[in-house]
Amino acid sequence: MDTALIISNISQQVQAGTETMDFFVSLLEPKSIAKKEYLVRTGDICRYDYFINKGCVKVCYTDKKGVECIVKFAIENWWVVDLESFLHHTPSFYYIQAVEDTDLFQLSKCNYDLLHRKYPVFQQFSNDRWQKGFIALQQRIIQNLSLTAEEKYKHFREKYPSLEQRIPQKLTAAYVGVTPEFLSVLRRRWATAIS
Amino acid sequence: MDTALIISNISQQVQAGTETMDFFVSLLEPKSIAKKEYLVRTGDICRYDYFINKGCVKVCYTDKKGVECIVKFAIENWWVVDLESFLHHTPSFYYIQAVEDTDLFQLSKCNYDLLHRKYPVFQQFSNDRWQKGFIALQQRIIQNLSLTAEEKYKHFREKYPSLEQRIPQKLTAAYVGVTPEFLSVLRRRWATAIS
DNA sequence: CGTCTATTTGAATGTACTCAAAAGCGGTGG
DNA sequence: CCACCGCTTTTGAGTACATTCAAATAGACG
Repeated sequence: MDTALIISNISQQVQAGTETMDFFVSLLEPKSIAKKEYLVRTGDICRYDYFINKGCVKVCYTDKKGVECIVKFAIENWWVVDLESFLHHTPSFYYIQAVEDTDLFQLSKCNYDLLHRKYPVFQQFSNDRWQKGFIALQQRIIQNLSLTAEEKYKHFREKYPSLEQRIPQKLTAAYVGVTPEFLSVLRRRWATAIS
Repeated sequence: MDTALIISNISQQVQAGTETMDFFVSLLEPKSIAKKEYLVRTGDICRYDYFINKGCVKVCYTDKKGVECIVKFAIENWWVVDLESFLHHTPSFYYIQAVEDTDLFQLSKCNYDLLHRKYPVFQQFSNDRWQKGFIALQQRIIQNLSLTAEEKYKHFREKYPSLEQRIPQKLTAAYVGVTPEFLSVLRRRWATAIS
């Protein structure tokens, strides 16, 4: 599998020498999964950190009423992991499932730790990553606190440009936090408002 | 001001020698602010990382309708900062204001960077901190996506035990994301349900 | 083509909000 | 010490936004 994307992903964040990058790449395991296959199931321990090279996965949980809620999508050039499970070896609250046929690289916890010990530059990379993730999540909280469903829907389209075309509406609804029926109504309103 | 609490806070996360800790402590600036005073105003650049030794501050923003929304409270033994503003020197979206008379330590961005460069153990400390923060925020998102106002209110009481006694109900409502009127109704229902 | 799932539509319902008014409570000054 | 003022909390009526449930329609895939 082509490592160009993941190398560019790292290089955009930190300065790492060829040797360091070669070592990093040697730790990666390429993997391909079909649509609807799972990377992690609820209750599993999340043993890998994943980088999506092509395709799309969703991070979800099932709420008390049995409804699927989507915490995030990961598409090309995104990293995804259940952090809590990965760090502490605890059963995952989430499941991670492919929305499309997906090519990815996985990095085991063991290699992840090795990498961080051996090359402090990856400490820094991860630090940046969690900081950015933290900022992004904070923004999502704000949206949930003070926006209407329609506004949240618009934000979704800005955050994941063109993803809407790739996935069923049902999944958009599960991410935005509304019922599929109501999302349908919103879209109708939006359409008639334009014309 | 007593440094016992902040030293124990660091020590619980990482192993740091006496010398390291002494250096750390030497970078801290104690500060006391009265109730209603600001640490950061919207549009300011957040130039310090704050550790609350005593008292309580709130991190807020004003939404489009002019309503105050509370992103988090920081009480004794909590760190608080507007991460995005602090890291990138950008105007803060939030304001941070004292809810009670508050004693704190502040660490400037400059000293923060110095500390991280000089002692990698603080790299690790911060890494842990953002990872934990990330996990906590993810849980809050879940709550907003799939819980009713009543359930969110219960979560607030679990997350900040006894804080409810210290602050006006109005602030609880602003954190939970409901109107003060509706929180009042919830409390009435809760009370009558018990008896 | 037939089956299964996704989407649309509409009616009835529920949850939380808005607005307005009254009651409670705390601090301040006379 | 009490009276008053301002702010918080309570209460209720009317409303808006989003859900539930049910049924019809459209699309996808074998």
